[in-house]
Formats: sequence, C-alpha cells, structure tokens
Amino acid sequence: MITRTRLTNVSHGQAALNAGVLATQVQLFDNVPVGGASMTFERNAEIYGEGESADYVYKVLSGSVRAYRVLSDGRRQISAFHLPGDVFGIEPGKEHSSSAEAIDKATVLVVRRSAVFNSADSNSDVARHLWSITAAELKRSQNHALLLIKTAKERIAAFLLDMSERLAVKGFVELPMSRQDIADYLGLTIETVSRTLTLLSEGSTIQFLASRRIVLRNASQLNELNA
Amino acid sequence: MITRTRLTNVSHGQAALNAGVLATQVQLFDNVPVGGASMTFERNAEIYGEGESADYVYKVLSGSVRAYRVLSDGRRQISAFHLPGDVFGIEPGKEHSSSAEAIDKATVLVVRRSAVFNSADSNSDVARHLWSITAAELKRSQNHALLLIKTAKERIAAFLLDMSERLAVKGFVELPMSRQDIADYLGLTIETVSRTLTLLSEGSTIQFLASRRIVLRNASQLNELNA
DNA sequence: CGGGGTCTTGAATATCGTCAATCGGCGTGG
DNA sequence: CCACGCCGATTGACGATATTCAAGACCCCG
Repeated sequence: MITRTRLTNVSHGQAALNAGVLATQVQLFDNVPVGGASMTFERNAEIYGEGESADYVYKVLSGSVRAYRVLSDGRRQISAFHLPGDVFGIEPGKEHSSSAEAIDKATVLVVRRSAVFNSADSNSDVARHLWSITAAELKRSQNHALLLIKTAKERIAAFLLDMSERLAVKGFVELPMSRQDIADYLGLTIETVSRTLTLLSEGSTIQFLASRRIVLRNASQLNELNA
Repeated sequence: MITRTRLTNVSHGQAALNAGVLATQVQLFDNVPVGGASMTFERNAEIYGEGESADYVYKVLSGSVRAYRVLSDGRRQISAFHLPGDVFGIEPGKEHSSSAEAIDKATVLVVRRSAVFNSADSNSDVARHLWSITAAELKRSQNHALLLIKTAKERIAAFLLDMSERLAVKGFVELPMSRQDIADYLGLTIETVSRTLTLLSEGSTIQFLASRRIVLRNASQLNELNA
C-alpha cells in the first residue's frame, strides 16, 4: 500500500509567524495564563515538518489538522486527526517526530514551547495540565494502535463513532478529510475504505448524504462492530 | 486472529503489597526523591488489571512486563513490553486502561501515585520528569502504531532491532516473551511470526541458538527492512 | 524417559491490496 | 447556462499476503 504524498510547501518561520498573527485572548489551556498568537493555514498547508525544531505548541481553534509520518518508500501513517480544542505538537525531544498539515482551512493558536515549559516550572497547574494533555494523547495513541489490529469493517466503524463523538453532532458526521486520509489513518487502502463504507451503507448501518456527509442510521450496530 | 488468554489470577491489594515488600533506596526517577517498595511477581502473574483503580506507579527493576488490552472476542493487543528501568502504569484517568502481567519472574518498584503527583506539585523537577516519561511513552506508542501498518517481515525486523537495542547486548537477543506475546504485540498470528523468523533465518539475516536466543547476523539488512 | 507447553510446518482459505477503468460532483470558462 | 475538465470516490477483476485449521516436532522439567 504505497501512497506518495504531494507536499504543499507552505512552511512557516519567524516571518510567517509575524505575518499571519492576530491579537488574541485565547488560552492554550483552560484557566491557565499561557497566551499566544493565532495563525491560519490553507488546505494542505504544512504547519510543521518531521525533524524540524519543535519550538511551538499548537491548539486547533477551527478547522482540522492531520499529524503523520512518512516511511522511506512513501507509505504514510496518520497518527492523529486534531479537531477544534485539541492541543498538538508537544514533543518529548527537541524535534518534531511527525509532520502536521491543515486538512482544510484551519486556524491554530501558536504558543512558544519555552513559554509553556517555563510557566509549568513555576505553576504546578500548568505542569499538571501539560501532563494530562500528553497522557490523554498517549491514551488516544494506544486506542489507535488497538484499531490497527482489527478488521477493515471494525476499523471503519470505530472511526465513524470516534468522529461522531468528537464532532459532537449526534448521529451525523461531516468528515473534513479525504478517503486517502482515512485510509492512512486506519492502515487500509483507499479502495478498502470506500468498499467498506459502501457495505455499511448497503446494510443501512449508515447513509450517505454526500461522500463526506454521513448519517449514522444504526449506531448500536457500529458499536457491536467495535468489539 | 483470536487468541484467548489464560488469566493467572495473582492480583494484589494492600495485603499483597505489604507482604512482598523489601526496604529499598531505589528511586522511581533518577535524582528525584520519590521512594517506594519493591515487589516480585511470578511468571504470568497479574500486576494490575484493566479497570482497576490506578493507585500505583511502577518501575521494572528486573524481569519483564507486558501491558495489554483484550477485546471482547478475546483478541489481545500488547501495547508495550516493559524492561528493566522502564516506568509504567501511569494513567491519565483514575483507572488503568490496560492490564499488566509479569512475563517472567519480575521485580518491580511500586510507588503510590498520589506520592508522585504530590511531589510533582511542589517540585518542578519531578513534574518535568513525570511529563517526559509520559511523552516518551507517547512516542513509543506512535512508533508501535507505525509498526502495525508494515508487512510481517518489516514488523519482525523492527521488533528484533528494538529488543536488541533495549536489551543492550549488541547483535544478540534473548527474548523473555513467547511467540504468542510477540504476535499480539505485532498484530500478527503466532504462525506468521514463526514463519517469518524462519525466513529471516534461512536468509541468514538472523541465526537461532534456541527459539528465544537469536543472533542478529546482518543488522543492516534488518535496518533496511525497517523502511 | 515421558509429558505438557511451545514452536514449527503444511495446505487451503479469506481478507485486503493492486491495477485499472469509470463515475460523479464542482468550479471554471466559453 | 451548459460543457468541459479535474479531482476525489467508487467499482471490478485479479493477485498476494497473512490467517485458519491441522498435524507434528522440539524442548525443558519433572
């Protein structure tokens, strides 16, 4: 399953940061005094690249973001989809171990990593919050790994349920990402994703309004698939 | 791929904790004043179970530990193997989201979760360390997910290289875990693991001294597989 | 030596991947 | 306003990789 990714090179440095900045009162963490600047990224624009210095931490304000790694032969693994409210880009090391791109037009709060860490040193609330976000991400990652041992049908079901929950519109999902993105997240091919969705639709577990607008007709059936 | 797991019920409560305790100066984190008690678990003994209250944090002193989750139909996913020096059992929530068992006879340092967190509140070094352990675990989990999209040969190669590094005996690994454990970690069946190892052996990439004692004859070949 | 668990090997099958063609929605421009 | 073209999604036929089911070998411990 080899998927070569077109790279839209819209990386940002200091200059870009200053360019797209909006004054903001939005906080990285709730109730915690770490401010930042907001930036908007176009569809498929790179937010950061694997190996780049991890000087900033991000929070999705609107739109959606994919984090991914690419193997030497072009296979791409999407490790997470980040939706509004999600914090991302926090790394254990000095460098980003994955890349991040806007899936659609996305606005993101950008905070200097050092600001967060300094704040954590003197304020245990910030430290606690920082830890709990990382721990939650760990849990998500473990759930993701759990997905990857399941059958195609189960993966799709779990994906739809997850998206439905996170997008918080009960019984309906408007997917921001392409079939290819879904495939790379679930460790499947685009064809298998498409076929499996068609199957679920034929069994009237789901219903398509459009290819990315899906009604969950039978959520309990999806849950059963979610072994 | 259904693997029902025999459960050796050797869970521990307060009583067990007090029973197996050894006085110890060993620290949970390096250079950080959070002590604890050590306990020894027999092969296949449960250290904690999914859903149990996560009151303790652990560090492997000797032996090895598997952390895993079981799906309703019996499929088991091993999320991590913990070797001496590894901290495990830290959870974002109140409950353990996975189970942990000793793979072989294992001695483990046990520290009250509350002690660690209280210490983190007043000591930013502890807080930093706590975060960095969690973040490192996140990175490991992401690497694990990356494994699961590869071919069987690539997964086995990556696994052997990882174990070789972590066991720190260059060019040779003595595996503590069974083929079934490896299979459940790599998202393969025991037969595929066995066959793939045989293949690597036939291509003289590796050499068996015994089924769990393996010489890495050609590490660069393994690295190439590690796409 | 014997027995139980672990591991290996074999043959048949199933699921998912690959390759290829077509469909369909959408924006653009004539 | 309709036609064209493009990109994303679907569908089909075929093939490969890993699973399943089954049998037997190996090995350690008693």
